[in-house]
Amino acid sequence: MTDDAVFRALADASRRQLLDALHVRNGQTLSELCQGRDMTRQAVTKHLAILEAANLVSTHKLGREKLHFINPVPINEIAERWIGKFERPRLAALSALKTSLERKDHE
Amino acid sequence: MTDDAVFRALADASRRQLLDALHVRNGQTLSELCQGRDMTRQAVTKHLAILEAANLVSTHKLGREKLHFINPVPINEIAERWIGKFERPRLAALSALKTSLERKDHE
DNA sequence: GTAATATGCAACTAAATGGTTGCCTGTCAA
DNA sequence: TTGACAGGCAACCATTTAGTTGCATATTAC
Repeated sequence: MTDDAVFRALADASRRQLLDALHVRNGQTLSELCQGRDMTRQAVTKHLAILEAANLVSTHKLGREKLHFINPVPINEIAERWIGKFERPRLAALSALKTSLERKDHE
Repeated sequence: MTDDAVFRALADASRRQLLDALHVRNGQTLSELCQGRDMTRQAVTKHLAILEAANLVSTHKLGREKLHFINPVPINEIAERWIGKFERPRLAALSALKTSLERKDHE
């Protein structure tokens, strides 16, 4: 069950913040991801390793730097499954409406 | 941040299984929810308390029994926020298509 | 009333988790 | 080539977490 890794990875606020940071700007280095965070580089490294193990982040080494990229697929898969599971009929329509409105909003 | 409680609650496989069980049949008693589970009643009680604190489950006492009901709203809200955040453009259309197909399937 | 059933509460334990410090390696620039 | 910069590895620590056992309470059935 690889779901478990994703759920556990998302359970920590620091890790969700790291995903947020990558969402704002993808491909950041470790040092960049450390900036403004109230913990050591090693702690951030560990969080990123957990995100990577859950397939939520992938990395690419470039010289002495390590770039981090977000992978939205697992989040989406889980969301799909859980929305679908627990409230398919009532919320699906609402959801569709919302995204539709949001998309118009961004055009 | 009440998000945190939901994420943390969903991080545990046993708790997700309890939600599954309630999804299969809502309004189960504590004893019913214990059946087939490889842990003591007290452990299940604790898990249910965490789910309740995260507003994922609500309870209603009836005589000496305690009935448990699933609340899908927080799951949906989080899913909304995270899908939207990380992959709004690419996956939204796919998602809408899927739910649309599924709904037809269930009619 | 008494026994069985359904749940609650509290103390305790083992393991996982989030974090630290210290040191080592590899790469780039002057 | 020598220092500074980016990152890796490992040991250690404190807290949280998931689970247990033991006992108490409340409701129902006989």
